[in-house]
Amino acid sequence: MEKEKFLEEYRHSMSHILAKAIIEMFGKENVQYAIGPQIADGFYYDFLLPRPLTKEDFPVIEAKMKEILKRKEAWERIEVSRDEALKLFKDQKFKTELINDLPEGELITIYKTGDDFTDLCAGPHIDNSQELLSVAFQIKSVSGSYWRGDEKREQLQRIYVYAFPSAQELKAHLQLVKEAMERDHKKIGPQQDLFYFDETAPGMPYWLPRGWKLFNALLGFWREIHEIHGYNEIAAPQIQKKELWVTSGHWDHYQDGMFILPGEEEDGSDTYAVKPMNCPNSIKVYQRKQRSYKDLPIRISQVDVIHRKEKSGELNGLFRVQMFRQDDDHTFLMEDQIEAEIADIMDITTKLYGTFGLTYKPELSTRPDDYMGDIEVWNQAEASLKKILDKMYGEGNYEINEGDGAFYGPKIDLIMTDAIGRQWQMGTIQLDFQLPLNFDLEYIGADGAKHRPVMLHRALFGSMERFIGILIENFKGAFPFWVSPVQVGVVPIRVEHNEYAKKVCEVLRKNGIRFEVDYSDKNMKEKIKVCKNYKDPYVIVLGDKEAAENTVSINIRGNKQLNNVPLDKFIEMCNEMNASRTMDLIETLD
RNA sequence: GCUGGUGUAGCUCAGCUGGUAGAGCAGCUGAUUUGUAAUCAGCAGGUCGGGGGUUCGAAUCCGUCCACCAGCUCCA
Repeated sequence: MEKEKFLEEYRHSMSHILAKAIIEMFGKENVQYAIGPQIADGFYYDFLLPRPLTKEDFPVIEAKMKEILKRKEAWERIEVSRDEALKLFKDQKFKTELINDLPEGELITIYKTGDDFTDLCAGPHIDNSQELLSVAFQIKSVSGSYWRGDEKREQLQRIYVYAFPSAQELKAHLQLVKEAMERDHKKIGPQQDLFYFDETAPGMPYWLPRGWKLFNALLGFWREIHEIHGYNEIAAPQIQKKELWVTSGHWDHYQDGMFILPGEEEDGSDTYAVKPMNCPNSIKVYQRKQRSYKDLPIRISQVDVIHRKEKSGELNGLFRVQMFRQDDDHTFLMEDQIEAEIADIMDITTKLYGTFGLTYKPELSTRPDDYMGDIEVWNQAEASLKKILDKMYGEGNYEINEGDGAFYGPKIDLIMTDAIGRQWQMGTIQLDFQLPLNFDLEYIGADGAKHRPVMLHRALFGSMERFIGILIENFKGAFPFWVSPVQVGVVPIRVEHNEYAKKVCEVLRKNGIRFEVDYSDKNMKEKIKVCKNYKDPYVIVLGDKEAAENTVSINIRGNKQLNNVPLDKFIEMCNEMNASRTMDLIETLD
């Protein structure tokens, strides 16, 4: 805890040093400085500068910062009145705005570093720059950012800096960053022939044969669990008439996110839109029959392709695409069933993520500005979600993102932490009282009267695409056996061993084990190399000895070897891993 | 959409201040028949992201569009 506090304090203090350096470089009259908080691996500071910074500026800025630190200037904390503060920062428009926004009566503090630099800041800070002399720092990057995160306001230059207590820790972090880059699914995916993007379809992945095998293995697992939990999967139309989207509210609240197919009619009655969400399909299926309270909850799931139009700079490999498949479901239920249903969903989630050794935490997102429906209904929905989270995780043990909900209801987002500690927003569970109203949904209650069901939208992987992107990075392309695109690479040593190889492949096929075999007359080393580059879990080598004894020699990912394993035994190993969906690759017999 | 950057063969990259493109790997062909991650030789492969402009001449300079990358904003 002590160390954490120190980390925050010196990173934050370093951001003031950066601001001072920039001002000395460009001249005070040419710099508008905004804010400079500490972040997970260092700090940043936002500036309005006369010219864009480039990489060539980095060493110059770093040198300037070091020079300033060596002056060993004292830091002074001063309490000032609002008027004094406004006078001090009269030439700094961002600071002036911040001061004016401070609530009446709030204590205003400034920090002086040396004689010439003053920053508005609540602190706390160090007492003298010399305390920062041992800090290891390095400029990470510079990029655009909006003042106060508002895209309608000035765009500033944000300088990101890595900062750690020691050179070793900085080095270790840079290593971690490098490793993260090596794990980049945008590189590994095309390398391993899993997927690729073509310029003619931005943000719309082509799933290649290997990637599609992985995709289907993952989906098979998902279907198996959901079948057990009483889900019913459907498939539905890709495009539907505008009329449907008007009813659902997407036309008013989500039009910018939809690919629209205009028709001939002036009134738009034959305008279609490609679906960005599955909910209206599930609703149509629900409405097809009269429903009784005895039928609820009714869980209608779908993994149909959906399309969402994104602004151009927002695409990012599989993490952010324009065409994807959610592991989606819409559950129709009564209000008193919500809590049990969400508990069941959390149970499924734990199983899904746990299989990959991933952990998650929930976050609650509440009513956005652009909300649909009655505020009372919203309050009620938010209250029930809070109640559930309080019960499951304890009050205050989860984050609340005010205003981040969907336009039709509040939601619980599932934030997942991967193998190297990065966090991703994956699944989402959304409570919805609006669509049942818009579509006039009903069920017959025990009293024989009509009642309105509640709707629950949920996707646990979030999207198959994003989740697979995470898996690629998490496992660095070396997947658990059961989900591997190709589980066994088959290498006959010479063409005369092809006949035995065919026999072995037949057995693999019968057991549903995914394999790839190379019958060509290339030498075995080349054949093995290809499998290794794909990170196939097992490569089996078949020659005279194996054919004679009905065995296989296994080259295991990581290069351990198991020679002359009886074929039956090998099949048993594979079947066992497929059945248990273990993350561990069996590397020894017995 | 915004800021900054990138775009040369399937992949990784050379190509200096303008003089119509080069390597390694992959591919193909042939030889080799090999016991666990690169056998040898030969061949083929590029409207230098697209379409404009400047110039006697553009991969190289200028504007524009497209795609991608790092962020911001937005999001599964």
